[in-house]
Amino acid sequence: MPEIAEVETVRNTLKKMVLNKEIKSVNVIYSKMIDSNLEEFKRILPGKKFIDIKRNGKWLIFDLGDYYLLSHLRMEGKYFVKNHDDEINKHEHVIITFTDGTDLRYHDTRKFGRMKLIKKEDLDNTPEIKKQGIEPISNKLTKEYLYDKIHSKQIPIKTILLDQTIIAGLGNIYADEVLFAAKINPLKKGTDITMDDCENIKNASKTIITKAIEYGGTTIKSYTSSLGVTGRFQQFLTVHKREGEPCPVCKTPIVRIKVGGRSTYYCPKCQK
DNA sequence: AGTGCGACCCGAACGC
DNA sequence: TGCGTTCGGGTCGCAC
Repeated sequence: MPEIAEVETVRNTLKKMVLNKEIKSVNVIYSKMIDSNLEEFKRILPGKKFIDIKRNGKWLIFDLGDYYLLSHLRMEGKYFVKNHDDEINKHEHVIITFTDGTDLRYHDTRKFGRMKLIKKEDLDNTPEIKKQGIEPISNKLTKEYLYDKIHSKQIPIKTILLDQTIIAGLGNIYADEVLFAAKINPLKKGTDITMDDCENIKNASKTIITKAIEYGGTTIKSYTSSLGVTGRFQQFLTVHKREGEPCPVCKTPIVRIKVGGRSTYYCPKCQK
């Protein structure tokens, strides 16, 4: 599942492959993927170019000059660059064809991803973007900000870390990793979180996400057939998907529980 | 408002 | 060539 580090890797890779190529046509095979007006989507894109690709939380933001194309990969969304003549895979749902004969193809086995075309001036008023919280790598992420957002909530800290309106970009993998590094039990209620906890969450988020971005993320395997980007952060995961394995600090077996319906991995000794 | 939960999807894992 | 059922996971929308 692409989280902030994975989306950043996709952004950097796509910038090398599709920037400033003129769009010739658009083929929307699965129309529910488009959250804005479909006819406008198909009409506006041809003739334009992606002049930049930005990111906000887990949202990719393709800059078309006077419009933005927003793209959320959700669980399994991927982009491929292929030749227009290549056979269309059954999981390719949106195909953007360039005048040079190549395609940018959106591939999503679960069909959970979404795209949305908006006018540039509407970005800050677009709900999906407007409600994004502060990113882990931002200097605006302080322990005071976190304490203010967290301390009155009755729900588990793990669930709070997945709330994109507080910290933007953390997903299930990095939330587990942040809580292990911060030595906080995932079930600890927001109301019991201290200012010291917030300092530890802030520091762990910055350290882990910075390193995950440096290593290209965790879950990305081969994201274009021609480029083969591989996320190399999985070697640094301490608890996530490691049920039964020894804690890297104290050797206690890692436990898997459900928190807010999500698989959650932690060390019962280090994270009291 | 805050919180909980089903729905959206379908490949993989599981049970028999 | 086994087949039917369950699970998972980011986000939204609805219920309370």
